[in-house]
Amino acid sequence: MLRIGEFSRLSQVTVKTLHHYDEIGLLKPSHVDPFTDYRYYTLDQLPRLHRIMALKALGLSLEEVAQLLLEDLPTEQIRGMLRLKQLEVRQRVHEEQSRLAQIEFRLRQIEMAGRLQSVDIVIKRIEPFFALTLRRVVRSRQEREAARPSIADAIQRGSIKPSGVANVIIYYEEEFRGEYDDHEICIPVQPTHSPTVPLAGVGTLQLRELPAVAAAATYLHLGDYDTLNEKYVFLQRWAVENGYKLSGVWRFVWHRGPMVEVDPTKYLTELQHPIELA
Amino acid sequence: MLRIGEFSRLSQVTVKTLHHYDEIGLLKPSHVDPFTDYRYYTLDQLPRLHRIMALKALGLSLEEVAQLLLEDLPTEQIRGMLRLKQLEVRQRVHEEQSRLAQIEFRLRQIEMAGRLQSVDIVIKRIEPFFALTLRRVVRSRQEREAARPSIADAIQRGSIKPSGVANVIIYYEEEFRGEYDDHEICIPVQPTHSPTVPLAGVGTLQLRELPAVAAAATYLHLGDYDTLNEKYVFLQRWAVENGYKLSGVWRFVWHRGPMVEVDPTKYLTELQHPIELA
DNA sequence: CTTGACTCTCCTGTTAGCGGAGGCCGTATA
DNA sequence: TATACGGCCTCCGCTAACAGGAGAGTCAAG
Repeated sequence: MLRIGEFSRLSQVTVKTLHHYDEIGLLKPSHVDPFTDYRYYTLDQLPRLHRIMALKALGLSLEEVAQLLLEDLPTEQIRGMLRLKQLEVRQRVHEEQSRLAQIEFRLRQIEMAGRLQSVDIVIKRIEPFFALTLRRVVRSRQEREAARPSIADAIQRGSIKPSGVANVIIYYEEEFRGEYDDHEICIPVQPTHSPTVPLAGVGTLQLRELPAVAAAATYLHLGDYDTLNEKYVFLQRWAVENGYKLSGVWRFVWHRGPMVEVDPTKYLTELQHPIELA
Repeated sequence: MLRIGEFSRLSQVTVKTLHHYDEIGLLKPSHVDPFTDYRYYTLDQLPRLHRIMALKALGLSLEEVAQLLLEDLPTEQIRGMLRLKQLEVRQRVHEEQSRLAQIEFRLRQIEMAGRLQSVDIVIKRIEPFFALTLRRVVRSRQEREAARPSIADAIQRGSIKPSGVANVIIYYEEEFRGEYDDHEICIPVQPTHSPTVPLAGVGTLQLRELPAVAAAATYLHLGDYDTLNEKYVFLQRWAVENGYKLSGVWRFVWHRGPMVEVDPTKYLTELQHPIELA
């Protein structure tokens, strides 16, 4: 019979931890003095504790360890748990590696630019949503902007009821090409909205559900769009150095755009570039 | 002015999280209604939140993020924090990879053996300790065992006061070689113990401090030593497949050995093999 | 005026223990 | 035999970053 302190020294496990394992029933002392409440362990409990440590080192939670220690657990189930854990740990390895790449990218940025150069790129999932959309190809900025008054008009007349979410433009191109672009205007609405709305002069908005994007690199842009190109170049470098591939279909979200704000320096835009592992 | 729900939708950050950031002062709403306690945010707060998300994705804690967001933080300090975090994340990558290797090793074991083949290998640090030791080379088991009665005698006479910790034998060889071995018997004692104790017929124990081992692969062995060899072979495979190198100096810890137990099937021994990254 | 969606605060729970307070236990020494 | 010094006990609070839920107040539409 060993007192908890000796057992702790033998096993290199702290007394606090042994208390904890007792409490959760993972390793109960083989005897507890009913008068003093002293815990007494035996050497025969050392193998179990050793196994607990070994399984814990695999990244299993104490609960999972307890499961695995049940006598009658079929092999199949053990294998299943380990497989699951394998996936989990693989995932974590990947996450941490990605973090590392991002940190190192930031560090290189600092070395080069001398400060925390502020394009904050966030990777996130984009949920699907319903919108009235119109896709077309235009040849000039003027042509592109032509839709705006018609939309404002339709909203005012009540034939479009925007759902409070920011408007989006999706660009279907592989790179910035200046004046020629194939894009889709999207005005988020309720799925119950009327399925089509004609716009004076530019075409007809159609109700459709925009697909989710599993992972997109997103960043915010303040002000007008003259400096956007350099941010895009930055994003490209970021993608390469962090092991991602950019897709050519990207989204332009007007949090505060020309429809509601006159001062272009106050535009607030979010750029969303779908990414995949390279 | 946006209510928390809209701000949450825009930013893809849950209301709970925004509450939390308010509470810890990381991102306070630009206005709080004094009567209703409703939080109101503005679009101008979106870039800050975006930066918080970006930094969080690097693995920084919210406290560290808050530090980095202070306006007047010098570049040098930013770089320092990122470097520190880089080391931390590198460490975690390595840990998770090592876990993965161990899980995969276990899975292969199961495939081969059909059950959770039970050699539980635990990597741990071994602390230094003081002991009376005697190193020698013997040519037979008999010769090795000859020391035991002398030691038992010396303990009985009181010239050795063991410190309650298990006795250790250190083997200085590169592999098991059967009968010829160079080993050191170690009886842990207080550092204040008398510095030498002569043993009838076999030599003189000397007080010395046994060095720590930064990392050792350890496992327990129950019973006599006939089946030890196969465990050692197992360990070797384990080491190779998990990316470690075994050193030739290993320790044999008698938790319950021939000095205190007559029944050999009840011997409980811990094997400690120092390891390094291969 | 009612309904339903939204928001508030407060409380608890999550993991695997650590640290400490206050008090009992055991034994070696003066 | 008294006492001192560890060792051990239980109970409580703390960690990080929120999630979930209760119960109550708020807002806008019908």
